[in-house]
Amino acid sequence: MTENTDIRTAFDQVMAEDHDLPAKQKQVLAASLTLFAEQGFANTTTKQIADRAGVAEGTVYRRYKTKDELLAALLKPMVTQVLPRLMHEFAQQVKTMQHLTRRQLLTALIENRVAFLEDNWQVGKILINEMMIRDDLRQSVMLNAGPIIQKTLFPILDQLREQHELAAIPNDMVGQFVIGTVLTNLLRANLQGDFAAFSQRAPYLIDFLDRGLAPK
Amino acid sequence: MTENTDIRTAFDQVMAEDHDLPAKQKQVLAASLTLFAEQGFANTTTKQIADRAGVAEGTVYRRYKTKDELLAALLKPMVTQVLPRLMHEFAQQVKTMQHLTRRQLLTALIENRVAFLEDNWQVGKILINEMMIRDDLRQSVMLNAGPIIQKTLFPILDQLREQHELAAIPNDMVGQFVIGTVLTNLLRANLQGDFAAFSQRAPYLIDFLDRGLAPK
DNA sequence: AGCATAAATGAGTGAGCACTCACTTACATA
DNA sequence: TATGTAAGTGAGTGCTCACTCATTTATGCT
Repeated sequence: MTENTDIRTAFDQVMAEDHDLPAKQKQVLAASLTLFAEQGFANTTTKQIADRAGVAEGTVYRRYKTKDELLAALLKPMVTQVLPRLMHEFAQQVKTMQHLTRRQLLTALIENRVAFLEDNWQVGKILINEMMIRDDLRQSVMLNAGPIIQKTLFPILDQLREQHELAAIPNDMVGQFVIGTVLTNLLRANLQGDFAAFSQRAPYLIDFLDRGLAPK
Repeated sequence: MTENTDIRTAFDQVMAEDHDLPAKQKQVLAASLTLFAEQGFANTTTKQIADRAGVAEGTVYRRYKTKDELLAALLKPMVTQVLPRLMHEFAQQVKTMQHLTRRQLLTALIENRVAFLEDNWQVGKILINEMMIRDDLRQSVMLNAGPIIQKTLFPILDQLREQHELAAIPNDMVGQFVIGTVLTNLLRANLQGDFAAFSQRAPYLIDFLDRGLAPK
């Protein structure tokens, strides 16, 4: 089954779903994504986007009327479609397993989703940066991502805890620890410019989380 | 002894050490710090800084010839003076303890340094944001912070491991886990705009790290 | 007080930015 | 092939921004 490929390219698929979007518009989106991630949104000019996309500056404004709309077009599908879909598929996958162990869950989470995270790290980087600054974006992400995590991940955690596989830590803290550990690893790989290191360290992450979340 | 106060205001002290710096220049620095943290460096205008500092725009340029120099003036002491000093004092404090336990170390680290982190979170925020974008800053931080952590924290970790208090995890990974867990907590508190939550969650952090780093 | 030096001012300036629009090109349908 | 529609173009526009500088104000010294 090619489910992993499905997830890996979830973002591309969502983007591709817009069949009416001409090729040059997709190039604009792709160029924006790269440049925003490289230099930050505020430091990127529309001229740079046009040049990188191999397109005239007017083309940048054809579909998206402002630079902010361009940013929204990149971030919104990530938050409202890709992430929910990713979490849902993960939950489905996990539910098929009987007597799930902590380690199994963590391995599935980290090793299966790592590819996705690496692929979409550019969007993630932009998202983190802009969330620090824009109140509206921060709230929209919190209102979207929060409930999704609660509905997909928390029941799994409850189940694990019933099976005495998980410590008596509040669900939100478990989420914070897992996400934080993975995110920090990604961040370090990014700062070092060494993405191979990210995968290499995965076993350590699993081990650390496995012990940290074990019941007494 | 008021050592904690010492640390808490380390940054202010470093700033205050510049006796030749006129009052209005300090106001400029303070205003820049707040605005850069709130809105990001690129989104802050020199006019905004001048207004917030209660100063004419020309005054902003009196000591620091460019906006970039202003940023450097804020970040450099943090990286080259405050952080090293903080780590050194921490190492000294820890070395006085006999047969240090993992939990003692983590508690000292998290509870004693939390106040400092909260106070200097503004600088931290700016630092994280700008490191994502500026190659030069990223390298300078890595070249400064890396060796400091290695020289102060790693010997302590080695000692702990000899006493069978620490798992056989590479020192850099231990550092990543600890820093990452604390940083993520800080980040979450910031995104939620609730800094009280940061301290409240400290016991969970200590518990989680304590178990995650325990030897088998 | 008188002088010298540093600090502070704010109107002004040029560069670069996001965005526009009159126009050209490509494409679909009959 | 003719025609309507959408896509694409790039020189142009007005505005905001970082930065300057001639001038004024504060400070310290004798």
